[in-house]
Amino acid sequence: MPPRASGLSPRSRGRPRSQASEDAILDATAELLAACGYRAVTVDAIAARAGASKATIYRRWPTKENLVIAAIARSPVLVPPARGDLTEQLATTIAQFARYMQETPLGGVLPALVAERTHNPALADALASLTKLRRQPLADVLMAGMARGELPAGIDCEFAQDLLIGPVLQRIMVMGQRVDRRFINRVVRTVCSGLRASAGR
Amino acid sequence: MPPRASGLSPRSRGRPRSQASEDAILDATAELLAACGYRAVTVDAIAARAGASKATIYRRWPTKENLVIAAIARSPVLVPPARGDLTEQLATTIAQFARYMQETPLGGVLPALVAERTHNPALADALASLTKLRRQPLADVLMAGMARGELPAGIDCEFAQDLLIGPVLQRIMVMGQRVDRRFINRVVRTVCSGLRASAGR
Amino acid sequence: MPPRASGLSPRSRGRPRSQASEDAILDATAELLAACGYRAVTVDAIAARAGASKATIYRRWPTKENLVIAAIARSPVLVPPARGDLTEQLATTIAQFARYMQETPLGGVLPALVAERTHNPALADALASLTKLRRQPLADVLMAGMARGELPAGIDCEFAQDLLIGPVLQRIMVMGQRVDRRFINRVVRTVCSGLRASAGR
Amino acid sequence: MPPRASGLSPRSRGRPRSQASEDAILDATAELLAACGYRAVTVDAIAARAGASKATIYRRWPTKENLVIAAIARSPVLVPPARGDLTEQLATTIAQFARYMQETPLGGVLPALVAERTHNPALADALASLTKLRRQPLADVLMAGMARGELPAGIDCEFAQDLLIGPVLQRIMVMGQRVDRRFINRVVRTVCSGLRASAGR
DNA sequence: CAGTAATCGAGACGGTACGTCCCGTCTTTAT
DNA sequence: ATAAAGACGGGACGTACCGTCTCGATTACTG
Repeated sequence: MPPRASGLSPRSRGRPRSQASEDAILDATAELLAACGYRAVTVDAIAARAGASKATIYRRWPTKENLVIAAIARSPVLVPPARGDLTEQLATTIAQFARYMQETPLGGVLPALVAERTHNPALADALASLTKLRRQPLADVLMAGMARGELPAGIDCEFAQDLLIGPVLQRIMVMGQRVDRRFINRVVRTVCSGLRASAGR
Repeated sequence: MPPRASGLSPRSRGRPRSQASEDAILDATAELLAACGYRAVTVDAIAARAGASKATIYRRWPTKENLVIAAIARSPVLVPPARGDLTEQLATTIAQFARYMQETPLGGVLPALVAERTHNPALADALASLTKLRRQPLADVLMAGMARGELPAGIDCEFAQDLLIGPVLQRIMVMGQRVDRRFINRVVRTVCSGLRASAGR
Repeated sequence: MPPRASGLSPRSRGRPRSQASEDAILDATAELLAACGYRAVTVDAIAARAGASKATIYRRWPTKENLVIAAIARSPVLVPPARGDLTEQLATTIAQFARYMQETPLGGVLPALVAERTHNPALADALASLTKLRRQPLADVLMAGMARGELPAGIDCEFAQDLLIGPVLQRIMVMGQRVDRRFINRVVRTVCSGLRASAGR
Repeated sequence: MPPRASGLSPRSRGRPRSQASEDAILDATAELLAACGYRAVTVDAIAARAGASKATIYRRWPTKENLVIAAIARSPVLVPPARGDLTEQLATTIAQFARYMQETPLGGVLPALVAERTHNPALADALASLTKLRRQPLADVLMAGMARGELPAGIDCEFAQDLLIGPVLQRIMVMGQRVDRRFINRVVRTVCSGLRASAGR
């Protein structure tokens, strides 16, 4: 994430960085990611496609990993549906997430970033904030459901998210299988049943 | 997995491949994997440690990825406990799995392999069989539980495994957090409740 | 021979190639050539000694052979003596050439390059221009001798050079024997006699 | 040169070496040499073409170089013509040699062997005896010429051979040019003139 | 309006891993 | 003991990518 002059800062001297270059680089990264996958993408190729130089890239992001994170972080966040009961809202939100994992570069990129994280703490932070952003809509739906009484009040929201997303990610990432709406519906139904039953634990 | 002469095959001519070399290579791979992580491991280093030549390695496995898969495929399978009720057996099995993911090279390697799979179908097969092997003990415990009546009879076993393993993998791999026995117990309890409640669905 | 911007060319964009690297690489090549001989020289060793990377080497010369040619092409040309009669000047020039063949890497490298030429036309050109440069001083001495009347006017200069150098090279390269000043003197005397006698042919 | 059981030796025990294999190997070597040149020829390729195994090759010749020498050593020696005066006999003999250098593998192989000799003394001996064999017919013609009085009696025969062969080899090997009968005639005439003139030296 | 400083595209640089190739040796079974 | 087949250790080759650096050319702010 490039530090940019905030409103009141003295506006650093010299030629300002080009927003156009930055956009072109991020676009090129996302496109090549979708086309070739993480490992096959080359910083040189990104530079060539963006019409930028490698110096311009590395001035903004310290490594290829960080560039990739920035590129996928630009994709739109999930929009939780306003209508329907809890089960339906959850299923719809998760389906959006699943589609996103299966039809955009993210699906191929996420494991690569996860693999790198072990040896790259800085990347871990960036990845964490990205993940948190992705999970937020699901949390919102859960909170609303609790407020409406569709779930017991004491539910651990993080735990519930793990229960809901984990199986889907397991199918898509680890097993490499496609996930359809039926599978998602079953997950949501079973997990909600379990959460309600274990409430008074 | 190098094809080896089956019992009745005519024993292909020429000097047979050395089992000792193969073992040394796989051992060296596993050790270096544990010590350095996937990305930092070098084929040259593996060859040096194994006292083998690179040609001997590449004769058996076409790429570094395949070699790594073969190395981790040798690790012992999970041993489901014979005692305890369903909940306890499941939790113990999953805890073994979690420990394995968190304290052996597998944790660092799996995402890298998953990331490669998209662009490498041959690797996908190897990974699938590996995954299946890892999941088997959990399936056994579930079947036994159903036989004892601790779970309704009609449960989809694959689905149940996804529900149980998914949240754990989500925590470890995607979130990069450690998983303790308490978390596993909660997952098992909630999922089992859900499965029982949704049985007649 | 890397193509370099000529005086009026628009100065190609990007970072220019480092002359310092180029010199270091050629120096290292010549030194290692002298120390180990052609076959034992390694591109990695050259890179290490020059403090350069292999990419920097291969950017300039497509193969090890071409690099070696460039390295030996830098050695100083023969300096024909200003004094003495034709016979003495020829003998001195040839003795310089013989010493050069016997005491520098060239002696070991030339046959290797000659051997490669058959299957490598690009190398043939480089070798031809190198050879021509080496023979020039001898041609100069012969022309001067003809001008002074020490040789008949109609002598074919290329032919005379072959007669003079051929026997020396035959001894050094093919027979692997050392050549001393006495042998050279005999060659020069005999060939000059023959050229004078066959003049009116 | 493989040690072979002499007539009266006790005929070493075990299966005798196959002469057919040896011939096939030498034929394959010569053919591949002609087709690809020395450097591009592989011992594996020779073995495959000869239907032999590498062990069979290395049991007979210690290195690739020695094998190559053995292969080219089988080619027929030059046959000096019985008729004609000295000049014509020399020219014919040299023309045979030139044709041999230009139209058989020898031309491409000789420089490679010469290049190797520096770092391989054992090869030097083999090469020397080969060279001597090639030069013998020329020596015979010279001796006969001296006996007939066409050359002065005191001529150094080795020296004369260097003068005659050197220029031809220079043209063919070093310059990479073709040599025709006219060139050879000029060399012979000029050298003979020179030898006669310098006789009383 | 001239000076200064950071930016830009281009591409060379050191380093390092990859996967291929070849040599000469060794280990099988078959003859 | 030798044969064919082919695996073995060793080591060089040439390629590719990363992240850094050096050019000349822009492009804004500053004095």
